Amino acid sequence: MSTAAATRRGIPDASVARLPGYLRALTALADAGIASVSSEELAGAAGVSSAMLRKDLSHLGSYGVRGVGYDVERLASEIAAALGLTQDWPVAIVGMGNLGRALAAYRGFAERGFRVIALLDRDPRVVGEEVSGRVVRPMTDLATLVRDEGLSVGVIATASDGAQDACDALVAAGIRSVLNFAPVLLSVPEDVAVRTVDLSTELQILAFHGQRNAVAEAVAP
Amino acid sequence: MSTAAATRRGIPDASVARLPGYLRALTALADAGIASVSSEELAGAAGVSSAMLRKDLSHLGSYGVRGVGYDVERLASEIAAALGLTQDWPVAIVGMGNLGRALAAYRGFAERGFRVIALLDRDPRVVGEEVSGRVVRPMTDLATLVRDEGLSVGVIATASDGAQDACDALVAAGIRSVLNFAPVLLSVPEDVAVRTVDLSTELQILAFHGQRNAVAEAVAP
DNA sequence: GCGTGTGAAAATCTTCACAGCG
DNA sequence: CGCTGTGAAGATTTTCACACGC
Repeated sequence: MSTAAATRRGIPDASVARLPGYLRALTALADAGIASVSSEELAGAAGVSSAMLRKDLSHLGSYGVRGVGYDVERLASEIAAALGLTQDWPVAIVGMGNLGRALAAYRGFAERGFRVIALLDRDPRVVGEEVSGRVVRPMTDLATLVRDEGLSVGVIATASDGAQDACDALVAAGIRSVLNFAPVLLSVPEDVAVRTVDLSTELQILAFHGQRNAVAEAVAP
Repeated sequence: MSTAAATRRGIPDASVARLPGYLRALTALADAGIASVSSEELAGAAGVSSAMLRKDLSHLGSYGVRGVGYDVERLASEIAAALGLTQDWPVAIVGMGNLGRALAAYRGFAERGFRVIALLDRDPRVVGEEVSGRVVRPMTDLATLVRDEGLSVGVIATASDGAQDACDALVAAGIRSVLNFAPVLLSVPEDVAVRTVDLSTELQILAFHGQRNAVAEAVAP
């Protein structure tokens, strides 16, 4: 089975979700001038078990050397290829409230190869304003951005009540990948991928664990 | 087995991670004046299957009525109790860069019952500055905040290279729950819960799915 | 010899399908 | 009768443990 075939069919979702972590660890190793790494070391750097790391990598192909380990650069580029990072994924951020502005100023996107090519807002009073060196554009520009600039990822940073509208506009313009920061369930056609990041959800999960700790401590202090 | 006992032992992690979604849907229903809901309806509103919803709820106890459904208010408060939201979880945000300021201005925390009681930064030039109506405090205030104000959750919004230091300071002050926005693996004692939200990771996962779609389309257009 | 790659086993999570209760 | 709660089946994910190849 060719690498491309392996990539095409099922890499398990759980595995895909960990690949960015491996890539991050490999990049750090490369920056530190380390050329080769064992599964044990890389797993430690990524916070997983070595068995899981090897199983995950086995879905991509066989890029290690038995008795030695992995070539850092090589493995990094194989993972990047599996994730589809060899191509460009231009990003637009919709909603120029506090969060949208913070995201617009965030340098991490560019560092990991995601170009933010547009900032948008539905409010005519915000459109035309300059944010982080870019002019905010109206939602009606979406179709053009997709057609002429290859826009392919939308980030929703609107308030909750505008999120579904923003999403519908992105989908209508042809975007298939949405990163949503609004605490709502977005409804989309099934060929559109949505990932929602909700701060309150994260805090509530932490509250659960905090509570659990407190109880465990009371039982066995 | 009592409810408290059920809560104490294992609610599966996957189940815990969905409870906030149910709570959000229930709150929306309550706001819309709806008093009773079936598993089918609630599951739809939360984006899961009805079987999964019922299984998840069965871990909390038996709060539905056969042939009828669930009382919206009642179920919401049982879920809140299971998550530990009956108690207060005061939050501090560490790092007053772009993201920290956006989080400081975010209203969603308060809406879901998390009080932000302090903003901190390690940079003396930022300490003392006013952000969203609060004076930024130095890291050395952490111990006092934990002791006197019950601070229990730390949000790390620093740059990557300051994140582990910030985390160590939080842990040293006695905090057991950390929400991390820096793209690094934090190392903590095992009784500390960390959840990391990394925007680039999310985008990379979306890139994978986008690529997959593109391939699928090429194969079967 | 050493560390990868991988079948097989174990654990976890999701779906099915229906008994049971209001 | 209708919908919940739940054992059992099925799917997925993780861990184990060792054969294999440099």
